[in-house]
Amino acid sequence: MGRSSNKELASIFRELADMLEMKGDTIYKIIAYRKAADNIEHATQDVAVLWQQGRLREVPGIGESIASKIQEYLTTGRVVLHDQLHEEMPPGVLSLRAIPGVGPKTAWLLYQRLGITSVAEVERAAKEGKLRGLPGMGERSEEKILQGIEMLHRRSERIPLGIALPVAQALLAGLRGCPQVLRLSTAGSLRRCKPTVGDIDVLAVSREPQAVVRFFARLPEVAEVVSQGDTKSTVLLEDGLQIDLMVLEETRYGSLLQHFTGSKDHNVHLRELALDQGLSLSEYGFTRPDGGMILCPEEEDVYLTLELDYIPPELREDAGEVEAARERRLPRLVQSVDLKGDLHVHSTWSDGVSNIREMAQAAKARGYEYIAVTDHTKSLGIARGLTVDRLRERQAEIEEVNRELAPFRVLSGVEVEVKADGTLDLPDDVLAKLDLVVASVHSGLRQERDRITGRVLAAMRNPHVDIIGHPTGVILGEREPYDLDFAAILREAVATGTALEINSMPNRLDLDDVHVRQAVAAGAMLAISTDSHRVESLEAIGFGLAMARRGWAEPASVINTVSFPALLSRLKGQPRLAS
DNA sequence: GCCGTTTTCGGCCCGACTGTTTTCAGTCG
Repeated sequence: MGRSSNKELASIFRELADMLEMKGDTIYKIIAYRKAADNIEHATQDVAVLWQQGRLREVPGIGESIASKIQEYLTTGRVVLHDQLHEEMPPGVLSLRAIPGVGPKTAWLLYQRLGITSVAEVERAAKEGKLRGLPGMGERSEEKILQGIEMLHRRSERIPLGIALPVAQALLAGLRGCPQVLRLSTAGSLRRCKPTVGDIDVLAVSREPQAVVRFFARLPEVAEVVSQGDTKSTVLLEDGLQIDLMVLEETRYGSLLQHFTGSKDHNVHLRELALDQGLSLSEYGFTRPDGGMILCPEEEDVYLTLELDYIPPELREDAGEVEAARERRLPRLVQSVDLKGDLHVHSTWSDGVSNIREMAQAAKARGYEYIAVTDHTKSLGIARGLTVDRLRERQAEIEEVNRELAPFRVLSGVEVEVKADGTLDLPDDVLAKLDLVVASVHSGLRQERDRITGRVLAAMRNPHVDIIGHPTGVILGEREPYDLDFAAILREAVATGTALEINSMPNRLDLDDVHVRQAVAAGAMLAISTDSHRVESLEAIGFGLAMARRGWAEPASVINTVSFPALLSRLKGQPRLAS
């Protein structure tokens, strides 16, 4: 059975929480439903299985009432309370909360007083001046709601990390021009290296926070100031991207950075731990019961005070990292210095812009020991894929570069097409002569689940295929992943010793953090590669590295963390030294 | 609604900003 019931149950409890909140029920009941939803979604096991085993209550946040609702759902397919609330509340009412500045109270007010059930109706009513008469609302509120609707329409979708990072760096560069700024950092999901970010968080340290906030609002990139206080400001750039700035004094830098990096759930967990110790944690530091403060100049101080190992930002999702930090069993995450080479780059022999020598020199300059040139194969005609003959010609150039740059090594490889019929684009005897084979799907992307999964499984069973390239096929914001049975892919990867690629291109990030964590848990091997078509793209390895770290990967799970001889022994179909 | 080597009842994460208020509620991160 799949994990679908976990997802469905999580969404039912979330909706339940939203509807109860709208009706003004106890906030703690609402929080309880949301917490349960989170834990159900992140549970490593199917709740249906847990229920059969009578172990539902072992899931944190699931008590008597929620357990019985889960049972209700699993036996009848419905949750009566959820259905009842749905009848009282047209679905459109919940959608009003999408407007920035409109929460449950306002949404419910709009529905109760004016019968409004859609964003369009809110806009009409606001323009007709019908909102200002409502309790607690004046002209300003009406204007604010109209602005919120405008933001909603303009709000760009989440943007890839690789796009947001340069924007953030430009903003930091601008802020460095403010004389009152002492320290600067990015924070939020950008610092946690989520594959996509919704906004950009920036924090600064200064003895005069107000001066920094004012300077920030006047940066040339800023198109609109949404809010501006003594220590915080929110602005929009031309393209609608939202930037949040927060400023505090030096002695609180650690707690500020920790607070603003999040995630929200991670922070809530830390504050609960603090309370257990009789402390209250905020961005200002720890407050003792007597009102005295424990300041945290550095982020490490926050974790130290809570008797936790330092938790790297990439792990802060309240997905088990706090428990692991307390029990001193955090993973030793793979780092940049661990990577000894890039196992997926193209050259001018197919659709690359840089030639083999340039790629190799750039890789060597980065401190790598090797690089695998993996040009496309013939059936990907659009990328000038290699025929067997041209592959042979390319070999001469690779050997020349190897003589030149020794002991640096260029591995002779291909990114072989997994064709729509499931066969590979080059015969086995040709693949056998190559140092490294990446197999990728570029066609038949819309095939049904069993068929496309079968193609990848077949590729992994080929004794010469070392790595599956960009395994899910996702292109962020453009293309959905293939309909893959990823659990089956993981089993086969472990069984055949085939590595799964973490493709570092910012628009791919495939595997992503979630898949990496599953792969690590399953014991599959990973390869962090860039898929570079030009030397500049070798830098993108940092994004793939970030996905690996977010997925709790240690160096031992990543094949390109070892030196060349050890790498050979990790690849398939290589002659092994006699023991 | 959940939870407990300080509790089976009484807690439950913290603070800034805004607008409509004359002390606070709603929203957000």
